Amino acid sequence: MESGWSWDQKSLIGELIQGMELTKQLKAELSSASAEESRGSLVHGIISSYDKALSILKWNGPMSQPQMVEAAFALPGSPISVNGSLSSDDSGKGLKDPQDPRKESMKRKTQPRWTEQVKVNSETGFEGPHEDGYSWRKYGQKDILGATFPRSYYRCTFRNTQNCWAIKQVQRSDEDHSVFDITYRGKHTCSQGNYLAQSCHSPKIQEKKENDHDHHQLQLSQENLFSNQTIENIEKLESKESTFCFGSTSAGCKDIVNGGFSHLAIDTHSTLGSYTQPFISPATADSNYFIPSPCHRSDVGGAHNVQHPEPDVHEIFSANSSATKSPILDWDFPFDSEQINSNFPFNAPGFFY
DNA sequence: ATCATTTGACCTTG
DNA sequence: CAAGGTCAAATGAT
Repeated sequence: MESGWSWDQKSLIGELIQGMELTKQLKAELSSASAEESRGSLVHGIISSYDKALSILKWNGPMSQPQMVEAAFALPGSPISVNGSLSSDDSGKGLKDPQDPRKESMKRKTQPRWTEQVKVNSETGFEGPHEDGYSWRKYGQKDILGATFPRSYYRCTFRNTQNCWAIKQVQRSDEDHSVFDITYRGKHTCSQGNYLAQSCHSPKIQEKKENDHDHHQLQLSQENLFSNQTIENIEKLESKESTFCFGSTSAGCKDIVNGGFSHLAIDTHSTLGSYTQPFISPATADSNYFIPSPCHRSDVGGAHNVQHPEPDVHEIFSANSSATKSPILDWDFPFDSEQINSNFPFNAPGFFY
């Protein structure tokens, strides 16, 4: 952690800086009887920033401070309910293709892996996890010994076109059917990942993106998605309990996919109100289920933020979002060096090990 | 026609 | 050898 910071280190710094900035704002807000909403927004932003920071640390666990991170995640009362464990034993197996696949297999084995627990409130619709912002394609489902529900396997839609090897596994919990264990493996190297990373981390960047035709289109379609598709999918979900998917490009969510992305880049401002989690596809109950997209958190940094419908959900969100994003994205450092220098003394000796 | 999901077969790992 | 993971043909949706 000294020389040549990696993207995650930068992201970490960014998150911490953001947290500090938000805290400052909150401080100002508190001293000036401002709207409660504003405060809540700031608080959420702060929490999200720290969540992300922790996620980053967690993700780098083996390389940096595993114990420390582990402990942090284990703190009782911590909003982070992520199942910090790097999944026990699903080692990177499989992959048999004789030639190229071999390489791929190798890649996968060395790719980072992390697990998250996402909770969905099937009664009210979607609370908890929704899209993680990426497009996934289901490539398999398997009954797991001892598990009531089958495990679904997803890979990035852009695997072939952009050589993105991110994959995820979704397993519905036996104990709590509303909980899904999602194991991610590999970082997104596709453009989608880059896009999400940027839009989510920097409000400025996001604004910029909105001027960009392609991205703008995506955002619009995604917003629609949240309000419409969700409902449709939910109905299906209820009628077919054993199978439903989240976020991914599953059949039920296909529309989105065609746009190139599944969701995300949401301008929380206008969307939040009716913003519920989109996901659930008619297909498999345990499948795609995603976490709050990187965008949610990204908004955190901005003035407006995501408002979680219920405290309960909030916790889950925090956990998911944090864990989800960091690992997956190749975040570009969202802050201007100026900004950083002027506001945060991370250069100070001791800030980083 | 194109693309995503389903599902049985096959491969890898322990 | 069993279980988990992936492939790929069949099928479905748009």
